[in-house]
Amino acid sequence: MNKSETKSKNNLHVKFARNIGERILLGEFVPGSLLPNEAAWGKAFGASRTVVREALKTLMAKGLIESRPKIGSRVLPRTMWNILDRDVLEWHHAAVDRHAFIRSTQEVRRLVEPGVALLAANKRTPAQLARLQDAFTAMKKAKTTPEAVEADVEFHEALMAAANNELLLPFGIIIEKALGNLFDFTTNSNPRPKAAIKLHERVLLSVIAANGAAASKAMQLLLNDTDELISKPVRKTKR
Amino acid sequence: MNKSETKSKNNLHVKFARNIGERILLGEFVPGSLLPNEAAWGKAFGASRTVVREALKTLMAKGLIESRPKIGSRVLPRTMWNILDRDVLEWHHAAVDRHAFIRSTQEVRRLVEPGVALLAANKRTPAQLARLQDAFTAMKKAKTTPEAVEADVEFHEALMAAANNELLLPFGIIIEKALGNLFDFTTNSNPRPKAAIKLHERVLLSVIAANGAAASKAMQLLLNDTDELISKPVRKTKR
DNA sequence: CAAGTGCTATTGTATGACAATTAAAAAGTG
DNA sequence: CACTTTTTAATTGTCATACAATAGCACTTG
Repeated sequence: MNKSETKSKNNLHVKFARNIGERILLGEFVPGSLLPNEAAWGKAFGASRTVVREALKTLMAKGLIESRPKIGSRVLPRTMWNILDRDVLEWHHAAVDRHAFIRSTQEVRRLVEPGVALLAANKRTPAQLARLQDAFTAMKKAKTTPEAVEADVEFHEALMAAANNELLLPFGIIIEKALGNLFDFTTNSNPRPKAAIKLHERVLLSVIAANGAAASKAMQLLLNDTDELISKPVRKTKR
Repeated sequence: MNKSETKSKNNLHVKFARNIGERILLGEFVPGSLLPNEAAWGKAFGASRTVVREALKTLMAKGLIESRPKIGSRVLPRTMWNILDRDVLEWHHAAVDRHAFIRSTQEVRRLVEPGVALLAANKRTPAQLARLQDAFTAMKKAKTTPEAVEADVEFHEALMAAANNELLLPFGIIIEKALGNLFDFTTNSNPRPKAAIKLHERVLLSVIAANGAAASKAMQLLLNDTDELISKPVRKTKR
């Protein structure tokens, strides 16, 4: 996402974790089955067992696999997977149908974001309010698509932070992915028309007014708008 | 949670990851600060750099730290933390005030579970319905607290599975922790009085009837009941 | 046939070496 | 002196090798 993030981590264990992780998400290795052993991976990648082990530790930490001596590494059931992990979601994204994925994210947003808006309206601190204001200003000023996406994501994350419940933060990832996908479908330089800005403003004003019910309602309207955008016939993206 | 889980993983890198992870969650190492370097950890633990690195990889995978050559390992801002990760939540739990934590989990449940119940009512498959039924039966039959907790968790996880949105699954962990905490406060052998069973039944029946609105409403009532349980004066647990 | 007993494949841990990265210090330059 | 370039050094990244611990499986034995 960030400018200098394009190269991303090029460490071997990171690449291997991504490689194996994507293949698990794609279903090449199904839950319950055994992965090749560490030595085999090392040979396949032309790398040492050390880095392979570090890659596998990463996958273990994300709940994708478990390892035991004499047995090997086994893919865990999907319920164990940390799907809200940034990397896992990335790999998942590469694996599933694009539209189904967008629908899923939108469904989750509908569950969570109105409530988040309500909490934010009731509990936000002045500093959190300022951050939300700044994000909104940035949205209005955005000229290019990346700028618009960044500001939009920031708006929703600021709102989430203002809800003052740390357990909600992992959702930021979903919003990030959801909005990123959304704007992949648009080409015009500023993909946020006046109507969308207005909808965001309504959320902002409700939060400023500490009116939880209004904030929740405003967020629902905003999501309705997004749904419409999604349901429109869209071009396939390149990449 | 499981019976044979008491010993848990006793691998060195797992223990070290837990040790360092807990200390980060406790605030001994604050976001932005540098951890001791790998050699120092090795000396401190009396172990090889290999296992220390594997422990750090685990923490990296959970978004707690990042490492760079010549710099060391730096604690990431809390927004990067994978708080919905099973381990991180465990460490977090050890770090924060018990009551505040319960309130947070309950807040999240209020956001998510009514919506989950609605989705489940609309989208459940017969197999998913059967699982939910079984969980309910187990709840009624439960005689001891652990049995009751297990069945209760299973009920809510079955419901979540029935919503058919994989992005919701990580919430199971919150529910697990929330209910576990809840029953820590009770001593009687069967801590689910008839009223609570009735409330679960109402959710179940609404889901069976494919009545989303009713399911959502029933879940809200169930959560109200839980809130009451929480607000009652409680004993401090031992441990 | 049943219960234990050793075999062996696989992960877990240790050690030591060198490569790659990069912040910070040192040296050069106008 | 200010500013750029080069060098240094601390730290993580990768490699190779060896041995320990675990646990499924075949085999032995009563």
